[in-house]
Amino acid sequence: MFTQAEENYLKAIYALENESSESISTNNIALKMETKASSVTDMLKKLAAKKLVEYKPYKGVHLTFEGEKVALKVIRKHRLWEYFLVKKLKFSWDSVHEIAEQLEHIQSDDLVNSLDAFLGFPKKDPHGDPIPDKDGIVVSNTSINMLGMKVGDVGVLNGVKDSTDAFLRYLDKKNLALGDRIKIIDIEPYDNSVYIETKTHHMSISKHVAKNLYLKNKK
Amino acid sequence: MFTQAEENYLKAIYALENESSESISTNNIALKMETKASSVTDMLKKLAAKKLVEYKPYKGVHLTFEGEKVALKVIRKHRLWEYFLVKKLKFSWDSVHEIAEQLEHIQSDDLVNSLDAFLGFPKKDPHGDPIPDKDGIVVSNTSINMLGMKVGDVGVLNGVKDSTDAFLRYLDKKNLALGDRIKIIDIEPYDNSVYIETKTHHMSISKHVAKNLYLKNKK
DNA sequence: ATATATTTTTAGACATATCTAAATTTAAAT
DNA sequence: ATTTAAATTTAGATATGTCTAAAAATATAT
Ligand SMILES: [Mn+2]
Ligand SMILES: [Mn+2]
Ligand SMILES: [Mn+2]
Ligand SMILES: [Mn+2]
Repeated sequence: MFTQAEENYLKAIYALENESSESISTNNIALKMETKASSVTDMLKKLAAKKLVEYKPYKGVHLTFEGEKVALKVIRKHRLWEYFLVKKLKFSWDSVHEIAEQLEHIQSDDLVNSLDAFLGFPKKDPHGDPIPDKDGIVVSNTSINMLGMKVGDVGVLNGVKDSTDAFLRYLDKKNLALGDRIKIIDIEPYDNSVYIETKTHHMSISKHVAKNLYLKNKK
Repeated sequence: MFTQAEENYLKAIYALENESSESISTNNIALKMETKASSVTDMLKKLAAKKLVEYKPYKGVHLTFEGEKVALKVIRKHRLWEYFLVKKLKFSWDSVHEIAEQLEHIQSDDLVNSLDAFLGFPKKDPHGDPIPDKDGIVVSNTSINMLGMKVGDVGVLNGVKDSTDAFLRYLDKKNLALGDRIKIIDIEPYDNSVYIETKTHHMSISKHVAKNLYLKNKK
């Protein structure tokens, strides 16, 4: 249906639209995709011709309903495969992204839906990101950022903003995993670092790290 | 490492080398790949430059050791994914080939080997074809063709020569499946059709169909 | 042995996707 | 309001993979 390149652009534009509500610029996309602005322009024209994006030269771009549908399908596949790799093939959560980048382009509705059923219709991928369902419906994340929490608050770690291998391995090293119950013991005003308590230990979390952690409030 | 196109050519050449011991011609490949001879020539030059095939213009081509290694890796992936689709995702054996054609190009040794372990190191794919192991070692098929059997012989159906959807669906319709014990009751001299007995019924098999069935001799 | 047919290769074109460098448009600064 | 800077687009090139049509090589027939 669509080429891998087209799918990757749609996915990137979708991500950009969801992380900032401003109009998406050629440079935004080039940066995210590690490519050149001129390449982006070429592709935007192609996607616009296929009615997947609305594109006004010099004025930025946004997904059409159709484009968003395609992006969500790719994201669904990406996250289902990541779940498969971690839960069935015992991959670590920091090693699945690259492989899912390939698997997300396999074209077969039957395959995706059978895989979904085989996995038991999971709601979230190994990084806490929601998995769009068959119809492209994705639950909006109600989690809150650790930076927004107050001393005494309790939550369950259920998502990460940064999904790079480096950050995920840092969490592994610190023995922090999705599902962990975390209590905010203290917030250091000097550097905004957060001192937390888990079931097994205490630790200090830098502001930079706290910014990349999402928790579900426990009351 | 290699492009999908390169891998598909190597796989096709491997298959041709195994179904006839003659030198593989440009036209042979074009026919098998449903492409044009000129396209094949272009690709053969590319593969020869990469030392994956030995190619003498006008004189045909054959795989180098390196080229065979790549082909076997692709075939290993193809058959493991087919096994996965049938055994885990409950696909029918006539519907997996097309999807496996895509999945066989996913690049990750970790993935293939983990999948292999997850599946319990299967020896044969859903069509009875042997699955090359981690090191590219593939057991040669000791099965015999139904056409070579005599009246009174007994065997277990364990492979098909023709793996097209049409043939596989024909076998389903006739209630013939891999693993079935089959006894040769009679061979009709007029049209070489074979009258067989299975655990549950009797039936007549045309010469054309018999040619596409492999059995493991039971004594 | 020469003519004819078949196979294979080459030449040139096209589609996709990417890049560099130059031109253009828009935004920011003086 | 010009000038300068930044962002974006265009022009032209390259790489991959495919095709059609023409040329060249090989095989077959008379
Ligand atoms: Mn990912
Ligand atoms: Mn993920
Ligand atoms: Mn197959
Ligand atoms: Mn098969």
